[in-house]
Amino acid sequence: MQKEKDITIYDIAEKLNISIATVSRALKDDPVVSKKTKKKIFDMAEELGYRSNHFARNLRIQQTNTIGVLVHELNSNFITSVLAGIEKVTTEAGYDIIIAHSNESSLKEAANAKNLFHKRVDGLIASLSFDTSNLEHFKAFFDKNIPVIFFDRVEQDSESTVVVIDNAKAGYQATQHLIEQGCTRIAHVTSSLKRNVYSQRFKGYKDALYDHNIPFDESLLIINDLSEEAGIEAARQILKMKRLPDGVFITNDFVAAVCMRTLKEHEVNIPEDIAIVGFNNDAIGKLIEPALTTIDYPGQDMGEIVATNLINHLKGVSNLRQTNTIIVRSDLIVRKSSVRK
Amino acid sequence: MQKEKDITIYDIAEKLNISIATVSRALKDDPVVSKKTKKKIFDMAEELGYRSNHFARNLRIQQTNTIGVLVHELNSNFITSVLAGIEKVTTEAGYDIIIAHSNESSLKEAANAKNLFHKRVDGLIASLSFDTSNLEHFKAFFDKNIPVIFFDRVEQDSESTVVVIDNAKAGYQATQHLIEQGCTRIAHVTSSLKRNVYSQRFKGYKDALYDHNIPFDESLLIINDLSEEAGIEAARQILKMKRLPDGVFITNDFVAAVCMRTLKEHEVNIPEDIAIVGFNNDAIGKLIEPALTTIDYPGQDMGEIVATNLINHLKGVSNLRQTNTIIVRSDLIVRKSSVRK
DNA sequence: AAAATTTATGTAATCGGTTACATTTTTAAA
DNA sequence: TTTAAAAATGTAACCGATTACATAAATTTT
Repeated sequence: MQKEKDITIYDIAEKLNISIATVSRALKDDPVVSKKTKKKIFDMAEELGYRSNHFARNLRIQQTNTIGVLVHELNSNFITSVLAGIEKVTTEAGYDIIIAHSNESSLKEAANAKNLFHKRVDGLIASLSFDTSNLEHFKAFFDKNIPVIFFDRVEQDSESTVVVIDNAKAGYQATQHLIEQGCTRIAHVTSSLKRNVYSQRFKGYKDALYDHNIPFDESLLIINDLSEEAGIEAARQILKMKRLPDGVFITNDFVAAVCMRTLKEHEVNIPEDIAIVGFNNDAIGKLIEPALTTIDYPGQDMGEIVATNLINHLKGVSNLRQTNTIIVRSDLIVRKSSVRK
Repeated sequence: MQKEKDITIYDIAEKLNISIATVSRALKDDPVVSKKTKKKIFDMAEELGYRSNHFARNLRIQQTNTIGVLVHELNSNFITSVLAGIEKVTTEAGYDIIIAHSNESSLKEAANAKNLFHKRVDGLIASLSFDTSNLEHFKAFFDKNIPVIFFDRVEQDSESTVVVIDNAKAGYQATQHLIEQGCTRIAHVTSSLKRNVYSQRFKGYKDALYDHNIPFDESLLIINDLSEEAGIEAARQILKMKRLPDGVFITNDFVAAVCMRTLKEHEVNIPEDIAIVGFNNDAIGKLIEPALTTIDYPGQDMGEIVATNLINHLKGVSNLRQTNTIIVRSDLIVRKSSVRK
């Protein structure tokens, strides 16, 4: 119940009959302290079970050595890879990270941003939630000159540095691949076009159609959230079309998987009747049948890039203001769901 | 580059020509401050863009109002549901949480524990990583009387409160279900039996066999980590058996899915040749073919229960020492992968 | 109107570190 | 041996809040 009193540098100093200044220096391994005294101090610290007080320290030095990471979800391969990348770089650089997730709610995102701000992170890494439409809730960071880098889900016109893949190109590739497989009526299942990733992929889709002389047909565009129901509903919409499409480009593997299952339940052959391409390269893609063609992009690399840039900026090595957009590679992974003989 | 100086209560006090004590009280909405002064102070705080300094506050009151959450992974439905449950309860109670994940490495787990300890969380919620074999790295918490609750992945003989499902019962149910489907040679794919969840499920498996007069056959027990390769390897082992099993109980949906895919690639019919039951009710189960029979357990509830217990303890409402094990319900969800006509 | 209460505000110590500057001790140079 | 320089340690202010206790102002009671 009762928390025991903590050991402080005062306790160590007293026991050893030296000043707290020396203790403080020794614990930071300051070369100015003699090896002999240092040893005594370390030993005593160990013996008493001393732990330094972050709060006192941060209060004094006005720096937390902590980076906030704000993501829109946690349960995807992509995000966990990104986190792994960020962690790798930040731990090496001696920074802590605090992970917060908004669960695709911009309200929660705002609350988290506020919280991280109050926790005084030195910098912020963020991927916007589904329905975030402005950067209002990051204003506090901007005002105080706390660096913020966005990745993947970003605001188009942001002043901040962003790390993304070339979503338009990826969308183009996916669509072109379907066209190369002989598809001429290609549906596109995606989400809010206000979000950069979806609008860019959509642009790529349209560009590919255009370049191959296929007119864009609005009725083949299906927009929804990324839930299971959405996948089912998308399949229903497809099935209701007067003329069935022969290809579908879906901007999310999970939705693609759900959609595919529903289509199959209705006797649609994949890829013969309808070829399907997803997006993200989630684990699921290799397990469903037929295996899902998708766009892969390296989460871990992305995380490392984001973190490295932020930390370099914090250390004054580089200036974020100079780099504005960093593009990470992405690749089309062809599997059975889209390959027609 | 340069972080601007922060506004403190001193700035507000100076501007308003009142004492910092009054400002401090007003900002906490202390009823002792007159409404008039309070308004002035709030307005000025707003105007100057004041934000309270957590570090100064925590240093002074020796309390962080923060709970650490240490999980073994992030990308599973189960864990994210648990987190959602924990978050719901903690935010309501005015606590912050810090999420750390060990990525199934007990080394990282120890590092995270240390970090959370230094961040002075008021309490800790943890699910052990795969290869954690002792609670040594939580000693600091125990010593300082900081409450720790474990959930799901726990140490059997721990003194701490644990929140789990009845893994033995679930294992029994899963196995019994296979037996009821007519299986008599049931393989069991699982992971390190040192980890409570797996040893308990194994116990349930053996008990079910015993109760139905099926002798336990050691050669039908396959133990591995929970990777994709493990799933493939498990399938290979099964295929190599002199007599094919007619049922498999796999303690992880992902591994089950991989295993199933590999079996199917080798012309094994599921469930006719081999019936399969997984564990966890991950999203994947409903998408693969045939859909996977599995054990479902309510992550969100579990999270809420864990958090509620911890917070009640912190608030002194209840004492954790009294409750030692809390069992959460779990259910068998029957899908096609195990149903034989 | 004076005294007694009640209400509002102020003073100053405290939390546990960091660090500029001062002082003491040790070592090297004259 | 004395002096100068270098190395080690100490003193005290500071970071920004909280709060026990003291004091002042407003209100009520006699």
